[in-house]
Amino acid sequence: MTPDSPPADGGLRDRKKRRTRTALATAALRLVAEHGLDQVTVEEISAAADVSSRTFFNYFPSKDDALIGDQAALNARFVARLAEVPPEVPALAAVRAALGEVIEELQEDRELWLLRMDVVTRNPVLLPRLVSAGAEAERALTDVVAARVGVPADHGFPALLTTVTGAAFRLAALRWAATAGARSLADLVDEAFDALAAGLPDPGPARPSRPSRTPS
Amino acid sequence: MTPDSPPADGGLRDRKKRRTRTALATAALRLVAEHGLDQVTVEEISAAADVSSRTFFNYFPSKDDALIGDQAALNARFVARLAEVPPEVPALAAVRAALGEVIEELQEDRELWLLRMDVVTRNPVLLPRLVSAGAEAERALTDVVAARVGVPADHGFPALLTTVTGAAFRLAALRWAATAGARSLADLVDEAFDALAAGLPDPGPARPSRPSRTPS
DNA sequence: ACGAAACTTTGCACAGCCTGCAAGATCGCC
DNA sequence: GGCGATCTTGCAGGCTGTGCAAAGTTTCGT
Repeated sequence: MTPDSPPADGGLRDRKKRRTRTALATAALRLVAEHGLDQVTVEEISAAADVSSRTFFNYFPSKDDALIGDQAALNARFVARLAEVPPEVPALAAVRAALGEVIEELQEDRELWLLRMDVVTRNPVLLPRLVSAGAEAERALTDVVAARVGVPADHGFPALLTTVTGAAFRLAALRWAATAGARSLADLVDEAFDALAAGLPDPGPARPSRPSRTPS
Repeated sequence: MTPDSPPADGGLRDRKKRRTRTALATAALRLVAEHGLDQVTVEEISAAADVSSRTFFNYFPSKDDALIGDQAALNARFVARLAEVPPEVPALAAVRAALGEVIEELQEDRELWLLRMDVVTRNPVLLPRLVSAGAEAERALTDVVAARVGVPADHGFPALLTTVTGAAFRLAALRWAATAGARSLADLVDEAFDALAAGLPDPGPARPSRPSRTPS
């Protein structure tokens, strides 16, 4: 009678796996946030999640990977969104649009990501692993961009666009965490992309649109 | 007391140290280029340089550091050059100008750097360690830029400029090595910075300034 | 419900990276 | 030659990460 339970998603086994995975990830973030990356061992993280340290490495290939989250999946979804943007939109604007949906995903786990970015800020070794975590993801991205603007794959533009926008987005995310989310991530990303689209001109000390309050 | 320098340069001891250092670095590059990063141990590198593996770690804090060269020193010289550029030059152009002198330094060890970039390309784990190797150097750079354009240190522009130009330069260096130096590094850097200054517009299949040979 | 099959967890052994410490070798200088 | 500073080396040890096989758990067919 019992509705033949679909094993793929609702299965007990998968729920357990997901629970341990998040338990390990959150324990890692919490401990590293408190004590620093070098002061936390895999054994301590595993103990906090009630599994053996060997099991830790069944879930994450390295200590770092437990901290940064699944950048590859995020990147894959980003590529998919990018492919959906109408092809007549210029590449830079298309990337910004596709990022908009990634930003929404981050907002859904706001606290987690703020903590994560805080950990990364205080342990800069992790910084390079954010956005474009691997050469593979990076190349998939450049391929999509190359196809979009219609240039050969060995042209410099696609690679330049992806690496530069990746850097800009990562920086925006760090600034977002630095202010504990006071300014919205979307705002900070917009600001960075506006500067990029404008050719990175010097910002005047006095802003034209709104005068600063610097005395005389 | 003797304020006159310890024989910093001509002494036998310093010559020996320099020789060991370059022996370790070149042995590391040669071995890793041939067998791959994971297939080469510190012990093998040390043996190739005729020192103990313990001595290796007296020269380099990690295996990676023997491969990437002294990015910190390079970065420091870059900051110095940047400070010498007249302050009325816009920041992006100033960075490009200062990079010109860095490029000349790389040209002086052309073969070494080509090999190094080749190794980095084939072992992408090393990629993040090029340019802006540390948070410290990065911050020194942003401080100089902030002072140059006259904005507070927490403004987003200086950090954005340094991280973006760093990414662009790194990419240019990789492309340089990918073609074994067929196109000059200066050319590739110019191309990237032109695109940045123009706001990263889509490169049309037909170029406006110089008509391409595409028919019709 | 029972048991086989598939999967997960765990312990163990082991290679490799990296660090602190102390002894010994080498170099600079008088 | 001899003293002090510096460099090299071996040793012990902790941590990361991997392969393997035993033990435990879930799934599925009958």
